[in-house]
Amino acid sequence: MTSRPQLTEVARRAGVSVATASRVLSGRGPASGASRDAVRGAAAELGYVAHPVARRLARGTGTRILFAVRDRRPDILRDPFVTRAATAMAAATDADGLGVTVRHLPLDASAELDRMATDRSIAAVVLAGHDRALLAGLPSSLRGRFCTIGAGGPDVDSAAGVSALLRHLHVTGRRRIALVTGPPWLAASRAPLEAYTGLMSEYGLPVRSVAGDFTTARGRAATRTVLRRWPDTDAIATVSDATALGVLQCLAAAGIRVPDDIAVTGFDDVPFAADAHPALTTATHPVEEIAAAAAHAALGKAPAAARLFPSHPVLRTTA
Amino acid sequence: MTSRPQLTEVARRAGVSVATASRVLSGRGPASGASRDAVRGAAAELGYVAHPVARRLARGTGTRILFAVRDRRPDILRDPFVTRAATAMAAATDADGLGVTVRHLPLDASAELDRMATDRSIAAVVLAGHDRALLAGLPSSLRGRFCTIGAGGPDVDSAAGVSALLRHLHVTGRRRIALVTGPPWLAASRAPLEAYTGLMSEYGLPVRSVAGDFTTARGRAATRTVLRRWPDTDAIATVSDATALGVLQCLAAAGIRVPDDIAVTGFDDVPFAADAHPALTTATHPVEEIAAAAAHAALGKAPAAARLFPSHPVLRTTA
DNA sequence: CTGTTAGCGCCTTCAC
DNA sequence: GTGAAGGCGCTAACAG
Repeated sequence: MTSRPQLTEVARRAGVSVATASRVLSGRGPASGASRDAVRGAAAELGYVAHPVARRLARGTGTRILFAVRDRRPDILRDPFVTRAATAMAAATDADGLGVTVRHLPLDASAELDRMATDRSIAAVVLAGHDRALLAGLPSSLRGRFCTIGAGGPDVDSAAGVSALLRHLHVTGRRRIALVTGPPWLAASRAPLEAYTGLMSEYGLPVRSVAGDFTTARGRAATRTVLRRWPDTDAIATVSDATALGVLQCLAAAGIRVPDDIAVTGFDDVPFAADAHPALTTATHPVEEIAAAAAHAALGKAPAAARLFPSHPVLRTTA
Repeated sequence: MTSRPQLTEVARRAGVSVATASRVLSGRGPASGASRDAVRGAAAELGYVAHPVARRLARGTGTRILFAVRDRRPDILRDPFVTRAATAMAAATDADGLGVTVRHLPLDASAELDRMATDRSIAAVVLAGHDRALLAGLPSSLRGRFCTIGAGGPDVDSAAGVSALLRHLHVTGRRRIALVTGPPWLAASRAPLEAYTGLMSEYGLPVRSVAGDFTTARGRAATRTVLRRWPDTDAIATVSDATALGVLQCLAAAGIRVPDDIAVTGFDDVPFAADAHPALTTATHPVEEIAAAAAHAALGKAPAAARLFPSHPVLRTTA
């Protein structure tokens, strides 16, 4: 094959102008059925594929989607959830000729936000770890090419997921259930907590919640707190597998049997939750689908509905 | 602020032509010290930032780097190592205005290879899971914008890493050490195996190797094989943490104590290796650095030397 | 060393 | 519905 065919050749072959060919191939603007067929046919025969970079320059859109993750620590970019979501977005936008880039945002990220608003290489932004203040200060130029995970964007139905695990604990006889929550500064931490308090009150059970932060270390510390304040606790639910592993470690060190004495549940079903010992009961989430949905919504290819994706309990050994 | 300044304005302000301004700002082509200063000054005052997309279109280079991972299974794109490397590449090439995309390659990937060679949106390719046949059939147009992980590109010094762990096992009194290897179809599986056999022969110890494939399930199966064929084994080394977790599971199920009866070592130090119970002794690797090095080499920003990055033993509980 | 002049490949007003 | 022409913003030959 010679060098790649260009739009000019497709147009010539189809017997129309480049303008018409462009309209047909890009699907924007009017075109008669006849010329549409002619152009499509010519493009197919020639194996024409539009040059993604030229197209994006002309259109003024960027070439990459930015996955911005707001967190206290920069090493959030090594977090399994983040890397998995970033990779999924890359796979989901591959066909559009787009790439993905990732960036850590500090809790106060106003400066970074409008730096990204003026970066012409950025087609769209997906933001995780948002809060209200940050969304309020959103540069207007990001309007229409922006999507959050949660807070109006696609997300895990964490309330339903946590509820399902709590119900399982209740059904299996647990009556003094503690919860290690997510970090208080994270808006997404609220839903699971509310689900928990609501369900406990419905069951007539005591509320025993301790603040966590998604880390294993905090899981250990939180467990010590739980055991000290409420020694008769018979189940510890968490909202992250890392936390749950910390809980397991602390319980093991204290000689407490799992699940006999205390049941434990995680959240997210990270790659090694199944391989932990004992195997972690948790909830699994379609991270790839959520990431893809967020990317598509940010690109305006899909309605940015606040769709909640199901969280499925995975019952293994710990509960 | 008005709309973004363009090269024309910078040139006018500096009192030179756009060509000169372009040369200075892009660092390609000659320029006198005087005009260099003038252009730089003008650019700084105006807050000029070149449009990445326009630049890449004019230059004919793409806008994204492709991370292609060759493996039997498509879900290799969920592998912790892959997602971590992909994310690291994204972070490393962010400043260049590039994005990252990921793609799974089947074992026989010749077709995909030249599909990516003709994709004008791709600036460079980083390939993992290569073998000789595939590299031999490399499209020539990829020359100069291609880098492998291993096989001529940056990689973990897995021979040294495995050796260090084996030496540790030997020093701590283990004398019947088995190895669960990587998948035979993967070129990178050879170095650790050779390090193992070499060291065993040096120590005058028996060679006991079983084929693995980086999965937990295979780790369990391999352990059964080891226990059946060589019941007096006192250490099982692996070349992947997932495999090691499988080994731990099988040993626990068999009532064998770790590390008292059998010591176990992993490889890679995945996020939860430290949180496993018992905590996994393994080797840690600078995945982010390796990924960044590969990306830069593929882009021609760094010499594509076959640099080996150190593998550091992390002694925890299992050995 | 510098300026002029075409591109890079496609999109998109604007008249017809 | 269609075509002509002028961008999108920068780079790279080519003279000078």
